[in-house]
Amino acid sequence: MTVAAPIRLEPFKTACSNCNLRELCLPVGLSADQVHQLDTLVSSRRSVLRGETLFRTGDSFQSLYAVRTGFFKTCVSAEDGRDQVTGFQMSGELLGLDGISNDRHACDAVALEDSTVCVIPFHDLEDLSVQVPELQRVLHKIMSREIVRDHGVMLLLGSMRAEERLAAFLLNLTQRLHTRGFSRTELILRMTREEIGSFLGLKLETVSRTFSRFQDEGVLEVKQRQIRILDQAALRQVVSASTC
Amino acid sequence: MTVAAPIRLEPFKTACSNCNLRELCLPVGLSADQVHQLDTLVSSRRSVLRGETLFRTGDSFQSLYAVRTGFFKTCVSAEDGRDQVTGFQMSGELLGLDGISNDRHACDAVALEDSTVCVIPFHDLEDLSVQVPELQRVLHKIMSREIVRDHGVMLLLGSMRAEERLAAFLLNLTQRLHTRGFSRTELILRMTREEIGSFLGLKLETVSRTFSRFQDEGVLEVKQRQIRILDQAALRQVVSASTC
DNA sequence: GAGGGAGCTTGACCTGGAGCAAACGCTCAA
DNA sequence: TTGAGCGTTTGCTCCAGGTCAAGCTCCCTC
Repeated sequence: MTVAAPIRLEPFKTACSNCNLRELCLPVGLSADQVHQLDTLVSSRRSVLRGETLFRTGDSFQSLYAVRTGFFKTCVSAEDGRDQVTGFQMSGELLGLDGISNDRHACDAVALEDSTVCVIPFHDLEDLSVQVPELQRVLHKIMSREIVRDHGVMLLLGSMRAEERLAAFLLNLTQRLHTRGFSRTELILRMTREEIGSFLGLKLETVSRTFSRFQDEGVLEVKQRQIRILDQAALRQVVSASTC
Repeated sequence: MTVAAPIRLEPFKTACSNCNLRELCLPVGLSADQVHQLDTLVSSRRSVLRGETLFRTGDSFQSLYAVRTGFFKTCVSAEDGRDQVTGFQMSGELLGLDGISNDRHACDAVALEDSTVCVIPFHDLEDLSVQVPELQRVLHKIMSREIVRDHGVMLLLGSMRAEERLAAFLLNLTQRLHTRGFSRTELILRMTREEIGSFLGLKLETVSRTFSRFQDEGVLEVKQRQIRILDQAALRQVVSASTC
């Protein structure tokens, strides 16, 4: 539909076999042999500069993308221009699963910092997963995990208050970053207050005020996008403290 | 985890091949031959009375279920007892995709009226889809469609006002019912105001008031759970009327 | 290192929807 | 036929979060 951003294809120095993300990414649980077969398929990388889109709603769907480095958001928009961030993706996570259903992407994927992704031609992947049933199972699990994640976001959007949403968001982010070897207590946000707000169903002012409140209460230290979690237990308690 | 409801297995009189839902359900787009292969796999039915659960969070995941007759809701719950309806399923729609990721169901599926489902043993389905790649593609599309649907719900929960949510909900329901041969303008709700509210991130009183407002405006005729849509165009306009 | 702009914070005010309570109306069982 | 109970409607009040506006901070560019 839209004109694609200029595509930079680069020789693929690092195959799945020796990628340090393989335990987080598509190859999770596959044998060395099976990952080698994946290598033949995942043969190109693409870099996406901060602010550029990897794909847009309506683009023809050809490939899944595995985030190699960097950080993305995905967002859907209604006809009337209303916009909703549906997720943030970091290294090892897959982008593009939305495109399978109609052979058109159903959301925009935008890089929030300079990023690189591995290009996974989807029809090749389907073909290979006929020969490697274990790969099929991994793909099913990844798609199912996305469905479960989405249900969690619905719970958040449908029944949590502003403080609870932000606390849940921070715990989720730090947990994922920790899995990738980063600190459990310090993080740098890659997204604006407005993007956080869109994801959480709040206005940017509410996000900002809630950060300030957490800081006043000694739960967080907030310096613009640098966040330090001072009291993780308190954050957890905020999340699980319903009205009862 | 929980004790399963008593299971009623029944001889399977109607196979996928001659099921009138086949164009809405898993067999969509498969050849007659391929559907016959499915028949061998989808060999039992289960009936679930109104109010009973088909599966619960934590139950071991073995099968997907295709709704044959009746109506279901799925809901997730947080540790603190907070509850969120994540969807309503009608004939031809699949239940249980959430269970694939961890081999445990991640939500509850509850019948809102006496219902029957076809049991689709998932590992058999994976095995068959190695031999019938077309089946694999259908499964992928169904899972992807669920992801896209969830993103739509996030948009609704994250950025719409009460009227917009209810209007979008009614349009979605009637559209799906129409596909199944029902009226585009009249429907009987199978769920309570509270369940609608949970799905839409509203309280039951707000749902009720919004119904009343639509009725006052001549958009709907509401008699308890019987709804007649008098002005579909108005409903559409409500949905796409953002603040701008 | 000066100037501009995007992003963030904070204050003051307003409102949509929540919360509470009372009453109504189906449905079902005795 | 009656009564109990669940689901629904409606009125009233209140507040969390939205809206608007002003000022601040940190880059980035020239």
